[in-house]
Amino acid sequence: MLSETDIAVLARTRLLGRVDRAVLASLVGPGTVRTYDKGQTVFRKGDPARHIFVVLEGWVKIYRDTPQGEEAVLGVFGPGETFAEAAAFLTGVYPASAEAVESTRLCAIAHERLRSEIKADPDIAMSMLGAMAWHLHGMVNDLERLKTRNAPQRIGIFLLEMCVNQDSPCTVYLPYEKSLIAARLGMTPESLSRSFSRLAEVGVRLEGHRVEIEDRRRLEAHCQFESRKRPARDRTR
Amino acid sequence: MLSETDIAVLARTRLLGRVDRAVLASLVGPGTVRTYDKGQTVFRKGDPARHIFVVLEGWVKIYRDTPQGEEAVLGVFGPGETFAEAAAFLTGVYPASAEAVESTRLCAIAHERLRSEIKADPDIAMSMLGAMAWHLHGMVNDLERLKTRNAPQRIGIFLLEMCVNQDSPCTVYLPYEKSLIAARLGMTPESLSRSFSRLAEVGVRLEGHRVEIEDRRRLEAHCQFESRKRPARDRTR
DNA sequence: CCGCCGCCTTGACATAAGTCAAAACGGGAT
DNA sequence: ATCCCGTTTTGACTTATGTCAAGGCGGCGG
Repeated sequence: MLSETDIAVLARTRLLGRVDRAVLASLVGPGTVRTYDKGQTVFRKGDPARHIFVVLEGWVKIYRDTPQGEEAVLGVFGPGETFAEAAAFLTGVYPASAEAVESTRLCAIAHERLRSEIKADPDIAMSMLGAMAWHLHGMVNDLERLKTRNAPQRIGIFLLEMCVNQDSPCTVYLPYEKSLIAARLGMTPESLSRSFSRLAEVGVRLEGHRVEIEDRRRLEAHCQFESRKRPARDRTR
Repeated sequence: MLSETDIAVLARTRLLGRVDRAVLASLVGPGTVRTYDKGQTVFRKGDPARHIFVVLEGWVKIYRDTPQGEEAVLGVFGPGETFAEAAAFLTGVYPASAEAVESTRLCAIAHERLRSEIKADPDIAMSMLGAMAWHLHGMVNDLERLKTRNAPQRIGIFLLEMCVNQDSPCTVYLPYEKSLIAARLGMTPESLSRSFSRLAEVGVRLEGHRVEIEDRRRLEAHCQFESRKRPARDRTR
């Protein structure tokens, strides 16, 4: 089930990038690839947490249902990203739900397998810690933005993060539905829509799912954004 | 410098609770206890990250300065809590600043020491992963609340978390300045103040730093708060 | 005991964002 | 192409929360 390109995706992840092929094969044994249709649930809040997931193709949203029937989107993950790492080290139940937002293929890694691998190989423990630290960092950023940036600025930052190290003018394609982007950024679809039109004033043009950014600098200044570089690989022995 | 009660605090932390005394002593060698006055900086965003901290006494706020000169509070940590774990596994630079909000004593653990300990002992790696998972979980909660709860509800949840497994009516003492609580909860001091008076309607009385909660259930219902120790019952049969 | 200074509260007002409703748009199936 | 349904946009209105400005309260030092 795991194609060559799948392996390549796994090898690009923060979690498994440094694991050598043999160990990787033992972690992601047969029957670990799962496919989901758009809208299908991967797991629900409260389910026993048995797996850690790597997105091979598609997008998955992590969310919580609130008692009023709204839903709070906590993250959206795409190819080469992992999710639900933390659940394996705590209560043993998923603290939020996960749903495929389009046709998606995931690799599910049994966490007891990962745990035993961690005990056997400290480098994997380090990767795991790195992956979790990265997630934590991402949440810190989201939290800060929610607290200190207004809707247009949050959208701008979202766009800028999608086209790091590209020269302006540059073009971005929105990766999933606008209503999901809105939820992801902590606003309503209406607010997203209106904010986009206000971004026209700083050189952002929206046409369907294609966004043109005239001048990155100008947008960065408007959003007070400092780009976050992927840190250099740690080579301590 | 480490008193007996300090050791007891360390032993209660998620990070070091399972580490045995001998190893613990090697981790927290001499000269690792630092004292700070109210308002003193522990580290600044961008400083090289060399230590992980355990709060022995007092309170520390983690924050980021925004370009407008505001400050976004990302967390406030007290006795028995650790912070800056994640920084040790990423860029090597603190991603936010830390400041003592009152007279505080911290234990600073050199992270290379912790890293080598992790490589030597998988149990420590597991504790570390557990501690980071816990933090991640806490951020997820904060993020969700910021997105889906209004100001009075966030305050109510904050209060309820301070008096878990106490019977109502119960009394809570606010642990630090109200303006800091406000920032921590993502609102202004004015908003905190007004929200407190609105909470009177659900049986919350504020007098100085003492808060009386008439009926936990009522407050929980008002905030739509599910306490963590009582997972939702599955009623499907 | 008094006065000062920070912190907190209160008030009046401004505004970003949510809500509800309807119209426009767009992509897939027929 | 045409229809249909789900998504997005637009419009009018409401509301929570932020902002600015005074005033009150309380703890600490003289």
